[in-house]
Amino acid sequence: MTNQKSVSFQDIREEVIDRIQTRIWPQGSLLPTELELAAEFGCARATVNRALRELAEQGIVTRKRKGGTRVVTTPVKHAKLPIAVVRQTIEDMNAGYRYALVSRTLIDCPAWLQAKLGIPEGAQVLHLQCMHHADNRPFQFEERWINVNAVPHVMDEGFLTVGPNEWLLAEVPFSNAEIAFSAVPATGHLQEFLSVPTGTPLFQLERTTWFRNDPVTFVRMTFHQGYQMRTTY
Amino acid sequence: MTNQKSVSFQDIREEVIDRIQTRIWPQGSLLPTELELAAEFGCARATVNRALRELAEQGIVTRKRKGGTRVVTTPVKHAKLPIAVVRQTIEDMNAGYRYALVSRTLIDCPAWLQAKLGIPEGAQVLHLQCMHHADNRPFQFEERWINVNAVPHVMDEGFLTVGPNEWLLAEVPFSNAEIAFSAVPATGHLQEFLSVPTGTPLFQLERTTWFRNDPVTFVRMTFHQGYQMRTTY
DNA sequence: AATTAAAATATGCATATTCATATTATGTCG
DNA sequence: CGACATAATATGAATATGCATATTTTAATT
Repeated sequence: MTNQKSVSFQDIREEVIDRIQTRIWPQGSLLPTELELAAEFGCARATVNRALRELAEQGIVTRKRKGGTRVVTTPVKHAKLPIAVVRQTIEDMNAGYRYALVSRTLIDCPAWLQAKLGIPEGAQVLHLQCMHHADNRPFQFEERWINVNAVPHVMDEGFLTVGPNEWLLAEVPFSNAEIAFSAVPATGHLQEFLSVPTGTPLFQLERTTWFRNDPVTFVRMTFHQGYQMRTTY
Repeated sequence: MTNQKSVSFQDIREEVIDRIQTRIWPQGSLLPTELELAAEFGCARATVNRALRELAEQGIVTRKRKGGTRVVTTPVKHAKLPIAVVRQTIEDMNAGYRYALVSRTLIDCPAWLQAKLGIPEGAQVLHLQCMHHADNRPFQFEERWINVNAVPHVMDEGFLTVGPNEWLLAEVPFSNAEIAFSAVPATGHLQEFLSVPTGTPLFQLERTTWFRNDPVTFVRMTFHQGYQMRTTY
């Protein structure tokens, strides 16, 4: 009795990558059809389909109905950046997390933010400034504006013990967002709270968040000197 | 004759997201089983499976055999950053691309790089410095070290007209890499080639690349002042 | 030769079925 | 009551099959 082990979609995925890397299927070339590959590997077409579909999602091949599957010529790889709550980022480093509220003010929405969020004139936003510490050393300065019309109970929350990031995550689950990374000089509050000299280059993440097409919040997170955001791909 | 349209996995995915957002299934709660959902939506279990699997890949739910599917409490969303070749990034902005080689030297691998790449002592690396311009304005300064043992024909290439990034992409298809983003001050070559004052904060991307477990190259790409890397998620 | 219509085809997706596997729940025995 | 073996079960995955859909290829027509 031979213990015939079936071919998994992972096997096929690996084999396809291997054939691309070893130039059996050079860049720009057309792969065999799903049916041909299924016959070769001795599996169902659906199994080949899943393997190729995942490779297409990774941007390694492109697929077109009737056109077939092709190795892409100029790959655009997608780096997957896991964006967690600051608390978790810090705890994952085995460091102690500490949160502190700096300021909390209800203001008329400034023009630049009004344009960015696309909210009506005269709207009010809750402006927050907070600090996140790792082992009592400054880790991230957070400046945030929340559209009070989009988040009903936000004015009931003092944000004294829980950060707005975590609070919003629980209140507004699975929103969608737009992110921008950049390098900025330390000025004003930043240099104070992150305790660095004026002009020190700092890594900054800006994010605009929507919930069901309603703009919810804009946040500017500035990290301590020397912070690196890392990932593999 | 009623044209009975079948339920797609996208429909189910959307519906599940909706039920999470509307708190029908609050964070941390257990979803019905695939079988129950299939019965409710009037589709096959495989269709529900695909919908839930994709949501799990997005980090919206967690799944465990026998344990069932659960809405995650502290979502870690993954921002997908498309990392293309500089030329393409610039051309996508409808700007004119220009490449210039600054230096090209074969050197003994410095100790820090040896450690980073994990290559044997006394190995030689090709050190390259290049500039990428958009509409004749400095866009990116690229400093790169290539493991000559891992890339056979690299010494035959002068890199006078084609950048090392594009050359390597064609030569070493679909490698895997490790990326780090950070903010650095403009010093030395950087301030000269990007024409900014000393200490100007600059956005930097460092990447180490392997091909089939062999270290191939380490690159440090520093962008012009004010550059932002953007994405949605 | 150019245009248009029809046939062929590769991928995309849904279904029904089966087996595998991890984990939980249950029950037995000391 | 607790430890351990056993059964139950939800997801994971592969197969065979059928239909849908976007394109390309081919044929027909002007």
